[in-house]
Amino acid sequence: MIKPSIPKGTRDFGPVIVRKRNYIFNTIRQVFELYGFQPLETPAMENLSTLTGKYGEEGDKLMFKVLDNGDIFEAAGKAANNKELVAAISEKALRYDLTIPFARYVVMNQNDLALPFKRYQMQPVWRADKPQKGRYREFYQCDADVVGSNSLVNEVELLLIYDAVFTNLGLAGVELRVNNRKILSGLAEVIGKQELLTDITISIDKLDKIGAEGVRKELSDRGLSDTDINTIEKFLTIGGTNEEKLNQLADLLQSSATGLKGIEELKFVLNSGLTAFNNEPIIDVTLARGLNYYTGMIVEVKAPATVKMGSIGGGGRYDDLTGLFGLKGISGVGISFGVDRIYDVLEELNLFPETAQQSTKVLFLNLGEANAAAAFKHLQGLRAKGIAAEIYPDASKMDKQMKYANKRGIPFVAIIGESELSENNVSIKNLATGQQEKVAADAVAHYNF
RNA sequence: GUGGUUGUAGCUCAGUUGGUUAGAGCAUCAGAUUGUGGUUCUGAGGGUCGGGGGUUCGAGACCCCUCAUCCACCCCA
Repeated sequence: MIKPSIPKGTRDFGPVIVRKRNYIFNTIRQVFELYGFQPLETPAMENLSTLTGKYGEEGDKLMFKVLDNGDIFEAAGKAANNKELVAAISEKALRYDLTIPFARYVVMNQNDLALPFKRYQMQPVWRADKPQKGRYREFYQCDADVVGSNSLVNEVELLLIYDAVFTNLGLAGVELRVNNRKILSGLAEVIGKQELLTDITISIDKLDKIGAEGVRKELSDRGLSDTDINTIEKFLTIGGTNEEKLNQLADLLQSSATGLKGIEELKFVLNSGLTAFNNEPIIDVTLARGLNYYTGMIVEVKAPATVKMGSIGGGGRYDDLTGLFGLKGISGVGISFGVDRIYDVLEELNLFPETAQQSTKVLFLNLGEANAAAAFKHLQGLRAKGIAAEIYPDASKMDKQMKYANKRGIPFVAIIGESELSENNVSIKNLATGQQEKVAADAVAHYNF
C-alpha cells in the first residue's frame, strides 16, 4: 500500500476552507468588476522562452519546468551542461506569476484590445521555493492591472479598490502605505549614487526587520559612504502627517528633478480631491518593494496592527512591461491581493460571516421508500426557492442520520415518518436549539429556515 | 543554497539511566436506545515506533546514513 501524500508545498482545501476562500475571492472579484476590470485567464503552462529571464536568475531556478513528452533520452545525451539539458528536454514551464503572462497576452492581442486595458486575474502560480510558514509551492494570486494609460487616475482607482475590498471584508485598521519609486531614485540622485539604487532600495526595505543599525551596516557593506548613509538616515526619519512628509521630502530632494516629480505624483494621488477613503493612504518613505521593475507609485497593504502579519497586498506602476515582448511605450499599474494571508487574518479576527460557512440548510431523513418519496416533493420545492436541501440517500437508522446532519453542520432536519405521513405534515427540528415543530405539508416551502 | 527542529495509531501527543506483550486523549465502529443528534456509559478494531545500517544479551530510546517535516536566513507572495 502506498501511503497517500501530496507534493511538498501544496495543499488540499477541504469544503469548509474552500467556502471561506471563495468568500474572499468573490468579494475581490465583485469589487474588480464594479471598477470596470475585465476577467482574464491564461494557461497553467507557458512556453519556457516566455518566462525565462523575466524574474532574474533566482526566478529561473524556482521555475517548475515541464518535461517534454517522447524520447527525451536521446535529446538529453547531446547536452553539454545543465542549461543545455533543460533546453533539450523541456519547452514549457508552469506559470510563475500573473504579470508576465498578462504582458504576453497584451502583446499577442494588441490589435484587438481597447487600450487602456483593465484586467483582473485570479489563478494559481507555482514556484519551486522551499516551503515555510505562509509560503507554498502552489498559491493563488489576485491581480488587477491597467495597461496603456499614464494617468494617475488609475493609481487612485486601484487604491480605492484596496479600500473597498478590505471594507467589504469587514477588516478594519488595515494600512495602505504608499511611496513612489521616483522619490527613491531622487534619493540616489541626491547622493550621486544612481547605480546603487537597487542596493539602496533593498536595504531600506528591510528597515522593519533589521532596524536602523542593520540598515546602516548593510548600506556600508554595499559600498556607501558615511555621508551618504547620513543622508539616507535623514530620509528614513521623515515623519508627521502626509503633508509634512511631502514638505520634508521636497526639501531633501530639491536638487533632483526625478525626486520632485515623484513628490508631485504622490501629492496628486493623495489629494486628487476625486474621492474619500475609508482607510486614508499613508506615505511611507521606507517602502521600497523588492521588484525592481516598478517606476512610479508603489503601494503595500499592511494587516491591522493587532495581528502579526506582514503585507497582505501590494503593487505599483511599471513602465514598459510589454517591451520585453516587443511592444514599447506601454505603461502599466497594478495591485495584488495576498489571499492566503488575508485568509489567516480573517480567521484570526473571526471575521468570516456565517453565510460563508454554511452549505445545506435542511436534511430530510430517509425513513423508507414511501417516506422518502414524500420528502422529494419538499426537496424540489425548497430548492426552487433557493434553499439548499438534501435527503439522506440510505434508509439508515435514524440516529446515524442525525449524527450525519450534526457533523455536516446542517442546521435543520426534516422528519417524515409514519405519523407525519398520515397527518400530512413534516417535523422540522432545529439542531442548534433542539426544538422541534410540526409544519403542515404545504407550508414547508414557506418555513423560515 | 545555508542553519536548526521534529518524525511513535486516522489526528494530537506520552513513553523514566536502554529491560517483559509500546500507552493516553480525540476520531472510527458496535452496543446501551425498533422515532431523535450534539452530553453520558460499555466494548471493539487500529502501530514493521519514517526507512536502512550499526552498537548491545536486549533498541521506540544510543551512533551513522537516508528520506520526510516544520522553522529561520537568502529571496519572495
